[in-house]
Amino acid sequence: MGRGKMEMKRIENATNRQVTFSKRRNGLFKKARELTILCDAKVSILICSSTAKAHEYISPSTTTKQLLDLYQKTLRVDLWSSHYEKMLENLGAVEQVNRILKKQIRQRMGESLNDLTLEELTGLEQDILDGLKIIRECKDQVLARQINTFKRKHKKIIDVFTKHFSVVPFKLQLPNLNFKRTLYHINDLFKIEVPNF
Amino acid sequence: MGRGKMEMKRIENATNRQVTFSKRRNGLFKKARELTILCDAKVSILICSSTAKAHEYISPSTTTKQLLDLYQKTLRVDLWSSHYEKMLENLGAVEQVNRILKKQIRQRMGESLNDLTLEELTGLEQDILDGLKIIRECKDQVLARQINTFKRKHKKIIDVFTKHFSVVPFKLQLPNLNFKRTLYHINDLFKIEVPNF
DNA sequence: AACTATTTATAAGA
DNA sequence: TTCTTATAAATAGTT
Repeated sequence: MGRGKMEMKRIENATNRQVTFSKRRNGLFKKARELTILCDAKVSILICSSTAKAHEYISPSTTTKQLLDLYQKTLRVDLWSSHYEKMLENLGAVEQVNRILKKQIRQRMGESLNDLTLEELTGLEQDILDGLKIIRECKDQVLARQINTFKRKHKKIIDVFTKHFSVVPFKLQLPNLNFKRTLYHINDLFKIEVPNF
Repeated sequence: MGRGKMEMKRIENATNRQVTFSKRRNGLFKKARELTILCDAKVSILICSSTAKAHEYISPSTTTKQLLDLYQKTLRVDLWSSHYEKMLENLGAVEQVNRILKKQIRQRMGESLNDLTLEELTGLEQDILDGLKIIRECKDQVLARQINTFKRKHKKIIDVFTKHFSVVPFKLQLPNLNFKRTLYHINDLFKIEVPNF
């Protein structure tokens, strides 16, 4: 290609190597461009120079990704596999947990009990009773807190109710309804004077 | 490059195009090989011909994947992103379901109840009671089946027990222990003759 | 970055 | 497809 036959081995002089790299890289890209036009082909070239710099040629109207996808499809190579593998593994694990959790819930809701032994059923029952106990305690606490809040907030009303009806009006208030509206109806129905709060 | 100046446009004759493609592909690969050796570079070439066939050159001691990784790193491109996206989406959805399921179970076990309202607690209690009812029915059925099986299988033993102790020996059998062994011990302890079944 | 002597690539023909 | 060959193109070494 030039003055004297080219010896096909690494160019040791770094400057020469760099110059030759530039020239030949351009030549390669030019050839690629020509191949693209003349033969209606898609070409992707990735070059990593000895100084670890990346250079790329890619045919117009294509992306490296498109070519890679085609490449994989045709050559039945899976470049992504190692990337996938970890994710797939992860996904599999999460899905497994998911199945187990779903089964647990189904069993606690009284489904999928057919394959359980008597011992397992007894254990399940006990687990549920344990949970139920805690939930009931929690519920009682919440209820007690609500009642106390109510008592503090509506001391006057309670006093009136106690006086007029000899009844403490918890039931009227607790289901979150409009207490004043309730009072209004009572006032209207029974013609009993209830003070305006 | 040949007889007459090369016109730089698509070769319309399919045969000529194919021939030229072959020659030039080999030429390109040769140039790549030379660049690899002379300049100590890594080269990857992917070609997709007009007939959608894939061809590849890759420098020795490298894989396409390695070069792609370097390429991405250097050019800050993420070829995998679109592949990831779907999986990540999927994973995200499954993990979301997972969290919900875990929360449900935790709540049924009496944990994470702090952010529930009184109504939600009541609902949860009712759900649990519904499930519990079904589980208990199931358990009773299993128990009944086991008892019936036992009665059928050990009619003779039951008769003996009933006669000697005026007791039906369900308790002895139900916890899945070795019934004959139990009989042996009773025989030994009480010096009561139990027929050998 | 240009130049140019040579080598190399390759289009067309066989 | 392969070989041949005339010619275009690429490029190593030089300036």
